[in-house]
Amino acid sequence: MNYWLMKSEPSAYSIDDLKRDKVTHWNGVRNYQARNYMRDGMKTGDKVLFYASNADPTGVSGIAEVAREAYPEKEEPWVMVDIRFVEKFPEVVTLETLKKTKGLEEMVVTKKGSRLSVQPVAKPEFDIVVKLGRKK
DNA sequence: GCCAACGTTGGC
DNA sequence: GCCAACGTTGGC
Repeated sequence: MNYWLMKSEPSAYSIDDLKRDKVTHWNGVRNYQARNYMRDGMKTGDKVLFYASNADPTGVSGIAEVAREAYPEKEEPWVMVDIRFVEKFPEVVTLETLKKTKGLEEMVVTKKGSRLSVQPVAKPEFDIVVKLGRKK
């Protein structure tokens, strides 16, 4: 079981959209590193932190899971996966919180200039973020 | 909306 | 293969 973080701008697709749709095609990734993680790393059932970028506030808004492993987009050489809604956090775990939480120092998303829209997350990091997200 | 940090493209 | 120009991402 692997853990991931995937970014989406809420104006384009939010956790509420995913909650409504239950499952969605995660298409439009146009970065090779991100594509490689989807193509080579993601397995059905892997858990995903759903991250709202360019938002107010920006941060992790919930959890999803991989419903279908990578398959080709119409446009070569890109691929997409299917993502299923798992839960929405009562409150967004903000980027600010992630940055100051012990144990998350190595998370890719907290590093300056990190634009990777699909990134791996270590299990301990995943667990810390989920705990923060479920806390009222 | 600004702009710094990245990634990609294309001329040479 | 270098690197300037350009396009995009994403925090603020």
